[in-house]
Amino acid sequence: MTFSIPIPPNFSFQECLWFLDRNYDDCLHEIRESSVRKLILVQAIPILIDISEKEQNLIITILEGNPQQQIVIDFVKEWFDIERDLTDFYHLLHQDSDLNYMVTEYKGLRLLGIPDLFEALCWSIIGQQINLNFAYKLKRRFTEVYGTTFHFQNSVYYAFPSCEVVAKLKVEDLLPMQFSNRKAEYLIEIAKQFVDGNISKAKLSELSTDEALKKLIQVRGIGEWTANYALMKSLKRLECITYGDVGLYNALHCLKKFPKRPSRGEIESFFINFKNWEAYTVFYLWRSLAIPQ
DNA sequence: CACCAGGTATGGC
DNA sequence: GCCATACATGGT
Repeated sequence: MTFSIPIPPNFSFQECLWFLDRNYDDCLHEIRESSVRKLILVQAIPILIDISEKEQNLIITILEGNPQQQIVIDFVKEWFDIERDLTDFYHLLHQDSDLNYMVTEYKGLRLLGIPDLFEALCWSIIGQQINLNFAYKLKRRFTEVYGTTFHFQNSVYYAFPSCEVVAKLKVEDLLPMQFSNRKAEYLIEIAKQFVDGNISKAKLSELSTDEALKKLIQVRGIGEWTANYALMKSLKRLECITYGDVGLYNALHCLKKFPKRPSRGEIESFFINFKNWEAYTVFYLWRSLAIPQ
């Protein structure tokens, strides 16, 4: 089964693939020569999709499963943030003498999302305060054991573990994978909050961004950085800024916006010029840190 | 052997 | 509210 999505202005499939392929060993998608494959769960049923590009269309091929077409289209649109109009963002970038190169260099790069809120929160917990290579290793070990596995044409595809599975784990289950005690506690506690229904994407969607941040930060293990990261990547709340983010600070420092690591106040004043596009600005700043291939 | 990595909780003032 | 510190572990 194959269908297509028209490619809008200011969308570059290649830029998006580039970001997904940043030299990290991400177990949740597979970059091929000119396509990306991903296992998604639709009501717990594994669906394997392949996304490529042809003549101003994204081509989606269902390699396994028989899902409703619209569900898959909606997933891809959300993952690649396809329906966003970037005109205003590029206008703002253009006005910044240190960042305006991004309009041409990264043109068409979209904020790649993590549509599953539980996965987004877990991933940001895993990534706290450790280097990204190790974080991807932890995610892979965790997913290989507790996630959904699907074999197809000599490759293995994975979907992130469900909250139901994680909520039943004990800290000791995760320690051999080299999770710290704290990370293990945090992940299990967050899973329980999802199982109990205290947190869900639907619930947070009803809240303002400030309310959603407060709600998330009440959970042990979720601080300001994690809450903003999750809302940015999962709910696409574009006004989120990952305060406390070392990567963000380094990016701003490297672009000579600040002679040393900026304070919170300096960050706030920097973002005044990117009102309503803060998350996209953060995302492009992260992009600027990536090592050129 | 230090110091850092896409932080957070905790306790002291 | 703002600061220091512990937390764990791999990479450089």
